[in-house]
Amino acid sequence: MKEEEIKKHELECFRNETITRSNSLITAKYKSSLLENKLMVLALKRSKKDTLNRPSVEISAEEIRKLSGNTGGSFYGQLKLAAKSMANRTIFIEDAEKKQFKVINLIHVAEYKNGMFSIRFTPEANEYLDDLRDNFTTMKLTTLFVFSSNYAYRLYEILKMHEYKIGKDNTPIVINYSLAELKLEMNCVNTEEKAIQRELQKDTPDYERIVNDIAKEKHLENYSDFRKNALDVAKKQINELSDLYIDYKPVRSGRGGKVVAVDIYLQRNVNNKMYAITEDGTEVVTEELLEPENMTELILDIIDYITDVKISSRDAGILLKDAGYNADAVKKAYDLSKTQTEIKNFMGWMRKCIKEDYQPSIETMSGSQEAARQVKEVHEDIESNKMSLSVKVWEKTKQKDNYPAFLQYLDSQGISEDIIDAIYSPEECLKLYVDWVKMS
DNA sequence: AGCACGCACCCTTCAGCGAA
DNA sequence: TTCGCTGAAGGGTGCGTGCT
Repeated sequence: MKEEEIKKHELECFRNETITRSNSLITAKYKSSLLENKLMVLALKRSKKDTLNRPSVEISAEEIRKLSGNTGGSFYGQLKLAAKSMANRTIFIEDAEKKQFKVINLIHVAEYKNGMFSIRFTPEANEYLDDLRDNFTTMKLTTLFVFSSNYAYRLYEILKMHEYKIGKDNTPIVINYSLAELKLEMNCVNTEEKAIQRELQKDTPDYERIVNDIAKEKHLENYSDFRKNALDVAKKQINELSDLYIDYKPVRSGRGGKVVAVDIYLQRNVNNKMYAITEDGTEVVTEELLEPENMTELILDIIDYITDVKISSRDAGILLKDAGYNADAVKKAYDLSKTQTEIKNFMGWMRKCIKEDYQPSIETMSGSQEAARQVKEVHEDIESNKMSLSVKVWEKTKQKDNYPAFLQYLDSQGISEDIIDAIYSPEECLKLYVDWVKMS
């Protein structure tokens, strides 16, 4: 019994440690744009050692555009700002007991050239990348990508750190934030102002003073504006789109019934539950349809597959959800859409198609029957290997008879085999392969 | 062009709180 | 309990941006 408790305690310490570490990266940055945050997550997740053993990553502009939900507009300008800001990212690692700390620059070079956005991390950051990557992965990439409000994104990140405290029965836990602290955490003030930094470094920082007196740049000063534009928007988006469910209550005191704190009630989101009517007419909860672990891959898969129409990650997520996270069902609907002469509202048509369960056989796709069969084969392999998915499937694909021909094709495009393995992720390799099969 | 959304700011009304 | 102060509520506007 006692041993168990110690173990549990250790586990919690460990959690806190890693969370704090990733948190130091997440919160370090004031006013990071959504695009920047998303880019950072994607870059971390994808980063690999390059030929000189430096961690680096390349992301195509088109992919960033898709993943950020940005399908047009002044993309270049946004990317430029994000890159500048990313280059200033630091991780702050502190051992409070030993009174020692270090500040590490994360990114050495961020470059945009010929439609490719490349990031090279500093060698010093190297030893922390795995930690950061793990933490970001557990934060469910896809959830981060769905928020359209920066305040929602921030609040989600903050609350996600408390998720582990929620018990098995999912009774809401209460997290109390003073209004000032919450505003600080949600970046309503610029924590990079020097005076604020000084106050924050004290043992017991006075959040009230920071938010009310010290800060020069303030946003949403009135509580009602803060509530309307930050809290309510965040609550709506988190509850509708994420794996968390929140509610909040303002805590009032003082003359005028001033809101001095906010109690946040945090639960896991069980909205994914499916309700069904049994024969005798009673309503029962059927098996919970949870977002699969490989949702990111599924979304990328769908985005890559749907080439004729520009589709955001958010829309891809919606289609997948409609299809019970069956990527093939979405693809089949898309293949069918290609046979239609005119579709006015692509998303509307796709959702209707999926919901009405109209799934034509995959052989109706454009191209030869043989190509269709091969594509189908790859997708079936993906389905049956969901756990470690792409790596296994890609290895298997390499054994196929037509793989040498595929290599030859790549060579004609100026891409050699080792470049593929070094630069492309297995999903991307598969995508290349599938595209090639469809094309040939 | 028209609409929706995110965010910020302003104004009037009225509710909550402490003091008398 | 009442009074007066303070600030929340909630409606409105405007700007920028993305989507249809």
